[in-house]
Amino acid sequence: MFSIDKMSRVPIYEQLISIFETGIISGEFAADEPLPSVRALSQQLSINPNTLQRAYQEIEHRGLCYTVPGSGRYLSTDALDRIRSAAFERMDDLGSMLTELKSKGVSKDEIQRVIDSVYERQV
Amino acid sequence: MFSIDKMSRVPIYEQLISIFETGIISGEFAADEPLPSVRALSQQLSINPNTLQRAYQEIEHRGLCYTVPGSGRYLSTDALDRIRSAAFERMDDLGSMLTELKSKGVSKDEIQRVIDSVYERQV
Amino acid sequence: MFSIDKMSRVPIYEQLISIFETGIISGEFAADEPLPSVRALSQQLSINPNTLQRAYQEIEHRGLCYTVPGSGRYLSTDALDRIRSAAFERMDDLGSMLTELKSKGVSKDEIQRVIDSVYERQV
Amino acid sequence: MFSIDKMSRVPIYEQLISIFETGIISGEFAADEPLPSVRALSQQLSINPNTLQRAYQEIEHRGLCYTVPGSGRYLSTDALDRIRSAAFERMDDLGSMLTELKSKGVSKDEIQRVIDSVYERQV
DNA sequence: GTGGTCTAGACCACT
DNA sequence: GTGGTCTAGACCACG
Repeated sequence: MFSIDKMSRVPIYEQLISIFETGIISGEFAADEPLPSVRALSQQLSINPNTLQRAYQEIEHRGLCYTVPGSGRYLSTDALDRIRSAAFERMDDLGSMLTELKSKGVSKDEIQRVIDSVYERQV
Repeated sequence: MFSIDKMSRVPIYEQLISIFETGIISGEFAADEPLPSVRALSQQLSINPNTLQRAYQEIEHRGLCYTVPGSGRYLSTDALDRIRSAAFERMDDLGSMLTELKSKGVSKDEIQRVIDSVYERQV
Repeated sequence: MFSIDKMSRVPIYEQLISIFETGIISGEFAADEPLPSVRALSQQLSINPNTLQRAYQEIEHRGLCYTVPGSGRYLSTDALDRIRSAAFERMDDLGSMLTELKSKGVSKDEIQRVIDSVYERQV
Repeated sequence: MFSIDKMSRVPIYEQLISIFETGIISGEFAADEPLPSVRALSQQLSINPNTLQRAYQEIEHRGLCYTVPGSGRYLSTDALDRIRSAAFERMDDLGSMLTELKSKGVSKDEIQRVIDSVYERQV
């Protein structure tokens, strides 16, 4: 589940955030269990603890988890909702990309094909 | 036409590239016509000549223009074609974005609505 | 290994590119090994970091290395292959040069002698 | 005969020099007739007179022609010889290029094929 | 520590 | 006038 691509041009801490979001969506993390500790997980992933620390800070900043001093980090009860509502803010980016593609001559059919393949047969 | 945001996190030279691509698409620049000179435009935009130079280099690298030393930079005759064919390589990015949105609970209908609004009434 | 001629009419950053290509061919740099850092090498060669940066950018553009932000630059695994296939695109230049030499009265034997000396005794 | 490529990255004045050298080799210019005047030829080629002037200066500097004040420029009697002997100085460049191609994995056979095609069937 | 970007200002070659 | 290259030095993001 925790696979990061160090060769990617996407910063590692952002990859970590995505991984956590995906994990939360898939229900991988229980609400009453602490998230992996910085020390343990950074060692497991062979990444710099500071990098993981930064990812956790951002996750916390987004309200997806909270810290109980001396105990650990726990998922917020509304983590899932927050992720979903945050997704809608990215719809603007989608609009921008589509506008750009359209202006460069990409037809609606070609766009549609991509969408259908992602949401394939979602009757 | 030339408005750049120096505070943006997207580099100025990338903004410039986008601006030129847009200008080429809109027919603002004619094929084999000279593009604005580095000195003149950099002064007009209050940016460093080197920054504009870098943007031009990348634009040239993409085959959108060619340089005649001592004379100036000229739009390639096939600039528009190149921009269009390059657009299709971005379809992968669209797929990634859609996959992410889907995993975060965005329904196909909501996606569809955005597409339709961009390509509105494309009968 | 790193000797550049600042007085040469060939730009420093092109000299650097050639040096790296040679180094890659000679196996001086191993795949997925970090290349010298911009700061360190530019200091060692007494050149401006920006100049080396530009050389690295072009090298990266050719797919010979990749960058991990905050970490460093690493040699691509297929760097050698790319250099070799790029060489074949230069065969046209060879043809042009030969055509010019021929038109100026250089005989085939004289050309042949040069080739044989480069590929001496290639039984 | 006089065709220059303004889009080329080869400076126009260098193209002009090559054109004259080719013309001299092919016997296009008679020894007792003046070379085209700067004004006339620059107008015919739609190039800047200064550029042609510079080309003539270089040609003259190479001893291929000489100026008779008030009359015009005339071919040197040994122009052909000078061009041919100058060609041999370019053999070094050929050697460099071959060495580079060899180091990048181009085989002798592939080089040989180019030579044979240029000097085809020169029995 | 690493690379990425930007500015300021200089010098060169070409037209 | 044009573009091409280089230096010096600054600030930022990432690990």
